[in-house]
Amino acid sequence: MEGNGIRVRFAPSPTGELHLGSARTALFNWLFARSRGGRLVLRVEDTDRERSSAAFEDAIIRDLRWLGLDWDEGPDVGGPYGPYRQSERFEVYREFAFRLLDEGKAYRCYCTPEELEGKKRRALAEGRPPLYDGTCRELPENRRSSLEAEGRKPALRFRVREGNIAFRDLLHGWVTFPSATVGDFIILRSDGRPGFHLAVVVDDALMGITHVIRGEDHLSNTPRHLLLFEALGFDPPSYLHHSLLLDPGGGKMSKRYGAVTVREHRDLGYLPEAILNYLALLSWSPPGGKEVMRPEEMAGEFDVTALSSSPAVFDRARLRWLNQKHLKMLPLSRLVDMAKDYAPDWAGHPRFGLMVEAVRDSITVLSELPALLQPFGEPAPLGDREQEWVYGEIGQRILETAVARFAEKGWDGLEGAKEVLSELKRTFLEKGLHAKEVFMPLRIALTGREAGPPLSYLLAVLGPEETLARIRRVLSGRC
RNA sequence: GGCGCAUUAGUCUAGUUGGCCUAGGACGCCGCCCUCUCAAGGCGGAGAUCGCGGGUUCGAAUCCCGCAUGCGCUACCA
Repeated sequence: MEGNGIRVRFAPSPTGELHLGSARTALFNWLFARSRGGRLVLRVEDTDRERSSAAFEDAIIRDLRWLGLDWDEGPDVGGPYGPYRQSERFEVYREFAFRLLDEGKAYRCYCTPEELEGKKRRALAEGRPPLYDGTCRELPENRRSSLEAEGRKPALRFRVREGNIAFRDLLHGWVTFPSATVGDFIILRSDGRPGFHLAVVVDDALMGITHVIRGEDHLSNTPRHLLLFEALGFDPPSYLHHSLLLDPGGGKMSKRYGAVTVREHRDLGYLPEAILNYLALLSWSPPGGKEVMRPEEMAGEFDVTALSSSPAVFDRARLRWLNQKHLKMLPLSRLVDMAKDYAPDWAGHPRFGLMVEAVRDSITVLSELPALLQPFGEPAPLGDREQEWVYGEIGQRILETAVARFAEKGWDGLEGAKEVLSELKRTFLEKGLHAKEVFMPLRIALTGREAGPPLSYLLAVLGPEETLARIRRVLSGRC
């Protein structure tokens, strides 16, 4: 990522763990920077002291890194435009806020939050827009000093000018907002902390951001930001507002439909590349039509202006499908390595690698591993159907023959197991039996279940001794 | 209430200069094949009056207008 002048940013608020929706915004910025040779800035928007925490900041950075995203500047890596934490930039915001005040572009507002709340409620009740009513817009000096004498601390409010605000969104085209619908907004709180809009604009300007790529929930905030750029005398960046990520219910993503954060998905055993792939595919269809892609591949073909502008509904089934695809692309050694974390009880097994290989095509999310490996453990008690397979005339014959053959031949490893099995199969196929009739009793004797990994793997993992023990236990009738 | 954005099958999406769209692909669903089981894989199927109503046009998913619905903003949250 070297400079061709393009600079984008991802600006999370550390008020919780990284949400999939935020991760999607981060991804679009990353893909844009990557595909266009620009630089990506990570900026932490922690002006809200009550809700922000350093722990969440760490968690967000950890999750972004886990996803495989990286950035050129940020609180953790530094850079020429720091600090990259808004809480460390209050002086900067204050300076600009007072400059606007001095220039008459902002004014002191003495209304208390309670008063404002009341005004808003009244306006709504009377069917008027709940905008700031301008009480303090042209406050006479004497009125001001008396409010000041009451001990009221003023906030600084931006004086929104008349006229329309129009801009060209990279996705939506021209968008126009009548400024009468905007309303004077706070740029500096009465306690000295900056308002969101001021902080964002000052930072985007000072950090040299050329393209702001963010969620559509900010589309209506953009006129405020443009007004601020104008008043401050900075050139505004280009804007692109991508669609929002919705719940299956059509609302904002919430716990109601399951996991919503990146960390939860990691715990469930989703691969970072699958998550990224899925999030990108939610609004983007690769020109080549190839859907399963690694992050670097996506960066190669990505075009942020080709994103769909309609909202995207989260579909877990499709994420699972992609996860399975990416899991299959993983080298076995890496899969086995990852599997250890999700199946710690099995990880110590000398043939753990073989076990994982046996079930690899069945895995959709890694957290299913313990269940998938279950057949390698203690056989399940036999149900009616299973008993029929095993205690039927054919079943008994097969198990007895198997015991004899297995005890005589033995095997070591997968190839050996395959050999001994195909020999057994041949014997019975020649007698007119179907393969299923010969293998099902065996499978059930070994696992107690009708479904599971291929028999060859079962034998290879269990080894001759344990295999024989299990079959004999069934033959002795005690299950 | 005001303003803004969005609207193709259950879901994601192709379609963007109107005709090759009797609307293409993917997930999911159903069926068949393969197979020692479950998966995986292969093949096939059902599923969309392109939100609704007008208009422009020889012709509209594609252009215009209205409506409806959803979402967002309208905070001393971000």
